[in-house]
Amino acid sequence: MKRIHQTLATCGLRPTRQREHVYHVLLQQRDHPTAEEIFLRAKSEMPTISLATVYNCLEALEEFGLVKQVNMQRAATRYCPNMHDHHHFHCDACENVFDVPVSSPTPKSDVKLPSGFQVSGREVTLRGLCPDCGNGKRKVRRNG
Amino acid sequence: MKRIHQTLATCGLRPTRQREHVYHVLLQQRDHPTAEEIFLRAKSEMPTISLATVYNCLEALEEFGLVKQVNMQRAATRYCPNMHDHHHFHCDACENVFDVPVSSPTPKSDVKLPSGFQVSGREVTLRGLCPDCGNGKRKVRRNG
DNA sequence: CTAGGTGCAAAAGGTTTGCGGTTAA
DNA sequence: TTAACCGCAAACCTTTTGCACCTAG
Repeated sequence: MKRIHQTLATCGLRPTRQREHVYHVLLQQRDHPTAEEIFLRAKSEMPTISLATVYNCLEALEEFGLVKQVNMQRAATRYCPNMHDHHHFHCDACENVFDVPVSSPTPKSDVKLPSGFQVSGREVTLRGLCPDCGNGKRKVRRNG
Repeated sequence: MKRIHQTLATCGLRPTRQREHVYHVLLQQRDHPTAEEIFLRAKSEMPTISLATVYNCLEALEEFGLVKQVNMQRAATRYCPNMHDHHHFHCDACENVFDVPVSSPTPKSDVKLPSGFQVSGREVTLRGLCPDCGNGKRKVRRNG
């Protein structure tokens, strides 16, 4: 928790209790919770925190490069504190989101961008069934 | 337009005037309009069509594999009638979305998926500046 | 001390839904 | 003929905003 405080300060982000707590909640579980889910988890240990504050904190954390947004089809934005180069896998059944490591560090070679485009970011999302849902087990709802 | 009728029928999708028109509107311009934009364009030639119907039509077209959704960060879903394997480029300035051809047909080789995952789809989105916005020209708002 | 953050409640999009009337096969 | 679709309006969900109070530096 002291580390989190340090991390925020180092980024130039004013380390408030709420921001530290929201970031802490994100680091605690390796899933990709929605703002609402983050709010509920944060609230359990900090009852006075509001949803709007969670959104504010997430926006600040994103701006300072500590979390990334993950957007799925027609679903609420999810947040990911893993800033290493990786892809995402979205299970169509349980809607959990998993990190997928990449072997080579961003092989941009497979795209033919017409000249003039300046690329600053790249996002890869895979869809399908995760091991639990593919094995015929019942659909597991995210979070808990 | 007769072709569109045929296409819908061939897919097993009941070809109604509204669906044909929505699909027609999507094919007419090579951009990636939002539902609202599609609604406005459709309305100009079919004044009685409603936004809900546009959503219904888009949902049906998507279900039958004629269009794909393209989701950007915190923005309205956009729709793309190009069903060939391709990526998307999202301009951070003007927010236009461009299709990006891929050289090799889906090189899945660069991801290390843990066993048990069944992949059914893959979506790649690049972000940055398009030629117009990168060249210092003023930001061009999408559509018109 | 003060710029910026927080909590609250209300509003603003974007999308979905319920229902009576309509239409394509 | 009839199951599916359409138009309308209202609901719904996620996210943003305005404002008074508070807090970290």
